[in-house]
Amino acid sequence: MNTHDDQLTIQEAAEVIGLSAHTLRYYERIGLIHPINRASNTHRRYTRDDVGWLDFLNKLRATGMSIRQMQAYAQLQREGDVTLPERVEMLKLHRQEVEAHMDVLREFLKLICYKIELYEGILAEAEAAIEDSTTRIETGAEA
Amino acid sequence: MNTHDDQLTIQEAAEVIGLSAHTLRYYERIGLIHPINRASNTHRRYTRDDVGWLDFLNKLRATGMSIRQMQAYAQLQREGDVTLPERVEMLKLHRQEVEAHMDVLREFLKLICYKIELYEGILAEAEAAIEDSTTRIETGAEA
DNA sequence: ACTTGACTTAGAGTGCACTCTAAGTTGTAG
DNA sequence: CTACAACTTAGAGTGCACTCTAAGTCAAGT
Repeated sequence: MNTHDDQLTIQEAAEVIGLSAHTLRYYERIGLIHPINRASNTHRRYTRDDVGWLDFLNKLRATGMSIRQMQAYAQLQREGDVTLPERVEMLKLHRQEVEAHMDVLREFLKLICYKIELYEGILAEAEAAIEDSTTRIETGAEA
Repeated sequence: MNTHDDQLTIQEAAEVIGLSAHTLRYYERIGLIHPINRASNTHRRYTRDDVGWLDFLNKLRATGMSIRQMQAYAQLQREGDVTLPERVEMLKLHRQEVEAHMDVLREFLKLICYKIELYEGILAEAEAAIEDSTTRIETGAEA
């Protein structure tokens, strides 16, 4: 389709990254990524680096970082290497939050599993009771 | 405050469960819980069972179940024991989703950890370089 | 020449899950 | 008697993160 010199159209980038083209434009509008370079026809062309950055943003989002936080992170990134310590701090904080979230999920999941087992126990018992009565009927052992 | 015969006010229930009083009323309005019994002054009084159910709902929410799904679950619950198999099915499906979500979190967390280590490595190196040059200055070993 | 389809924009609309407001009632403490 | 705090309601408002719309441009294919 293209003379693919390693640049992707918005549709292609969207597919690779797993975000919609709409969302890609939205992320650009709100400053999560620098203005994407354009082909001669004004269409966006995403470089390997652009895709890498968007992919990382997507992972931050998927682990629950808010758009606001990501904007702050993107801003720091734009300010260059001097902000590396701050960015590391942000990532560490985020890591902590994700880990805390996972701890909660684990705990609640255990309760849900407990409920499932409880209910399955009740169902199995009921099943057994029916089996039993059916057998009695089949063998004419009623009453 | 109350002649606590084991019934909680909305405020107390909210605190115990970890949801706001607003949210408790909201959950009642949208049918996530039956209409709560009232004291003579029309104020809600939450029983131990009410609190248990709301607590369970909260855990479902916290693990990512949508309000819609919880409404479906609450409806089944109201229909009684015949719906137990369906409810178990729902819980099992939800368990699967939570586990899948946790897998994604684990994977993305690994990448974030990798970034942190990478950046910390860079920072440590830079630090070392400064140390080094400072030492050279201190010892008059410049140039 | 015309159609098709992928893109462009600014800005409006959507869905979710709350969260709050305003006006009113009730029960207790001073 | 009065003040206050805690509750009540219906319904409006909020914040988040998209998601879509409408109108337009452009390049390629028939």
